[in-house]
Amino acid sequence: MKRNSIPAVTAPVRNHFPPLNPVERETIQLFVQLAKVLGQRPSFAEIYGLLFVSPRPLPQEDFINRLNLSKGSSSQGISYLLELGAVRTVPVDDRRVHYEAVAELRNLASRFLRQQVLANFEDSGARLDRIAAAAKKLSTAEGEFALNRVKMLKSWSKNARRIMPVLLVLLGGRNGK
Amino acid sequence: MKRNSIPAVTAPVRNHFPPLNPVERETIQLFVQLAKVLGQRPSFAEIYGLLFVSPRPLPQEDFINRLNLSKGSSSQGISYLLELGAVRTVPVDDRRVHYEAVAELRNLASRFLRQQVLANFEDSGARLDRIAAAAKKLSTAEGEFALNRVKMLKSWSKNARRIMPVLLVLLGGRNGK
DNA sequence: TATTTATATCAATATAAATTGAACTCACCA
DNA sequence: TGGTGAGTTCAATTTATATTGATATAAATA
Repeated sequence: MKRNSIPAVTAPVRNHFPPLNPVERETIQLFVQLAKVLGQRPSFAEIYGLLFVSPRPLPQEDFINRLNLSKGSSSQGISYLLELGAVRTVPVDDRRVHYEAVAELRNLASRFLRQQVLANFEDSGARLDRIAAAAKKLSTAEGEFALNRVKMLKSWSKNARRIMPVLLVLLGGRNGK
Repeated sequence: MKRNSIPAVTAPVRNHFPPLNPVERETIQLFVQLAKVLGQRPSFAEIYGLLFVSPRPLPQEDFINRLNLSKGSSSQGISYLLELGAVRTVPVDDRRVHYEAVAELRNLASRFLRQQVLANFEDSGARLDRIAAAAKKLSTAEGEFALNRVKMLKSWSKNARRIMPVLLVLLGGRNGK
């Protein structure tokens, strides 16, 4: 799609990177806002947002130019999103890798819960055992109270674990897409 | 409760503030870690953690001395936790206000969800409408895709709202304490 | 009423987190 | 086989967030 007769005054540009239109801007903002609640980086949310509104897969070049990100941020962001399963690669006849958003809520939520939330509960279990052990060495009154608290925390954690699968069903069951 | 015969060599100290014992230290750390996931400030989590393990209500002086917090942090922390409903005041025969942790998971979770999470969903509804309006102005192909995405986001948001009450029941129902 | 004590506020500062960009690797192909 | 473009890595920098502490206020005591 090259222009053939007009002399190239400016440097030859392979692609054109128009500024974000209102739909893109607002959608990206939506994800940035959500990311804040979930403790995710804004730049990563921007990348996901752009892919989410884009009707076709995009290479990193687009993140860099249209979102004004550095190469570094773009690369880190994409590798994080791939790892999380929020983004996938799409085969394209191009040297560059193209990406698209994984937009199934159930997938996103389950991976997020597993990787970001559940991982945290794992090692809190070990800590709870340590606390219980230490509590047994305290004076009876103080130790008893502490043991009670540990019991309470364990029940919280059990609750949280019990809820996960229910959550996923609620998110996924035929309305998830 | 003043000493009457022993000359005060050091400045008169009303209370004694021992360093945190292992149970206290670990419990506080547990809450600090959880706070990180939920996007809450470490110093506030420390205050909550100390109150959570403490068998009796504490005044701010204890946060300041035992947690090495500044007066400012202590004051901000307590007012935040009160506002959130994670802490309550307890009437004590003392000039200072004493606090205790609200330790019912159901209360904590519901207030947190309402104040921190749901509040965010509110204005995302308005944003979605703006996006839909802007999408209608785009070229048919692009706009159609965008409208589709908006529909998807709306269904996500509906799902999230639907899930809240279920979550609370699961957290609260007789195992919540 | 003056003084001491508890608590609140908020600009200044310290700390932590996100982002950048220079230096690298790797694959392709002229 | 050396030049080019795509992508990665990570120390340095920027930006954002949390914490402090000086100053203000208000309530309790003397």
